[in-house]
Amino acid sequence: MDLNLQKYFQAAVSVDNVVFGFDETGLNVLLIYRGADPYRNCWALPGDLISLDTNLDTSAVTVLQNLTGLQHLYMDQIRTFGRVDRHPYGRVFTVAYFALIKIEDYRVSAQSWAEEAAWFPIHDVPDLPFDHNEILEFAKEQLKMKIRKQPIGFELLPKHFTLSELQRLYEAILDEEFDVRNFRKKILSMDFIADTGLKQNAVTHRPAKLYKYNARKYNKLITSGFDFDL
Amino acid sequence: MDLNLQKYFQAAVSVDNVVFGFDETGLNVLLIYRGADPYRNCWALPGDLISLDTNLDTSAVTVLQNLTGLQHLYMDQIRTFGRVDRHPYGRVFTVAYFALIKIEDYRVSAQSWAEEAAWFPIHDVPDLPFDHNEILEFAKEQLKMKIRKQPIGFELLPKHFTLSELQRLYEAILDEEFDVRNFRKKILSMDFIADTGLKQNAVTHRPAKLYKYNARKYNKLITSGFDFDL
DNA sequence: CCAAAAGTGTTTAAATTACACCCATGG
DNA sequence: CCATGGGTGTAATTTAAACACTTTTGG
Repeated sequence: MDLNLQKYFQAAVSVDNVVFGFDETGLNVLLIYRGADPYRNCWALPGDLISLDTNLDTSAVTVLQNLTGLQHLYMDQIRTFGRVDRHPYGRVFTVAYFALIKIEDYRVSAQSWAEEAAWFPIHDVPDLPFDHNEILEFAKEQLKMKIRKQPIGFELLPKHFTLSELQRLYEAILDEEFDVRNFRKKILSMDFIADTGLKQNAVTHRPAKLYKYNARKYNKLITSGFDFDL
Repeated sequence: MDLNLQKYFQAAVSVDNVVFGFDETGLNVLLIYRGADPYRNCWALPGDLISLDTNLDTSAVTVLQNLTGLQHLYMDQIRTFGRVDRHPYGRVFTVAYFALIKIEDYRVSAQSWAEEAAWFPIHDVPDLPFDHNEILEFAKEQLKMKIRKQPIGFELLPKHFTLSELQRLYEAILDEEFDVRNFRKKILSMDFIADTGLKQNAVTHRPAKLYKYNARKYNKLITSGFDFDL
């Protein structure tokens, strides 16, 4: 490598973010409606080419904020996709990231060339441009793996939540059902959530206890890892 | 994005391969001695800038073969590293891959601008250029995670192996010790290895039975996953 | 008093752990 | 016959799985 280095320095790199959110309806993913070429006028993952003077991880955050207004969230790199023909404008490698947010805590607003930004139920996502469907599938697998290893469920739930909500979250992500008693036993024994002493109100049935997560235990488990098997 | 697209298409992408091999001495990693700038004359992971007309996964294979002569091995993408200043020649994103090989089955030979290629014990790796030490650490973590989830141990052992060899491999990778009886019980119960009927010979102690792996079960477990917890 | 979801224990089976001695070979 | 690593079983504990009824609230 010497003067013909030039030929290597002709690639672009983009970031594509898979942002998961959870609400009564289940697990959702955030998409934007593209107001720019290529693939103008279709729904896609919020992603963009990245500026070459910025660290990769920082770019992921910047791109997401620029398109959807979301900020202050934790993003995790999941994989790079690099098929030659994945982008019509040239050789573009894309690095996929994922993030989990409490829908209620954030206000999503389309910005820059994103004309809209909206949540789509995870089982009702349209055909996406580029290799975004492939990226989304990969992200879903990662999420499944991750929730079995780390207590990340809280990042998707409001500050105070019921055990039923937590169970519905696990069921939505893992796409399987759990026995109520065994689920509660397991979660409580892991000891990373604590009773707040509060209860639901204005519900038409027995009000559920509200729990919060225990940051101390949470951080310990994040590093030491655990196994959620039910 | 429009005519100023040009500014995005000035990045280069490289691949860095972390190839693990196992022998009597333990777990090793393959390094090359760089005969090209930058960082000429030092040991580094076998990696290179990639040609922009080739798919990413294919490039990983090509780069490794080009530098070390290794081919026909299975490579897994692990992560992309993209700090702005990680490469002195410009903005270079590097995609790290890892591979596992049976040292005895392959002949490593330095090629192209690699002046040497050699195995280094995993606990005795020199300071490496770029962010290669960071990449290697990350790869070691991945390997630990992976060996707990998939029966990949065989990719590092000769066709026929003893249970003690397998145990030493697990111990080397996971960096912990296991009870002989429990290890054997666990491994045999998983049913992905089979007795060959053969025994070691020319050893100065009771010869050990030789086992081979069971491809049927292996493939089933690769997809369904399992848990190695001891 | 009805509907709707919350909450709660026990029994059984399976998996994991801890632990110590005899075996087969070569020198 | 000695040194070296190979090979084996059981009991105790822990963890997972299956399973059904009572409680509390609002309407």
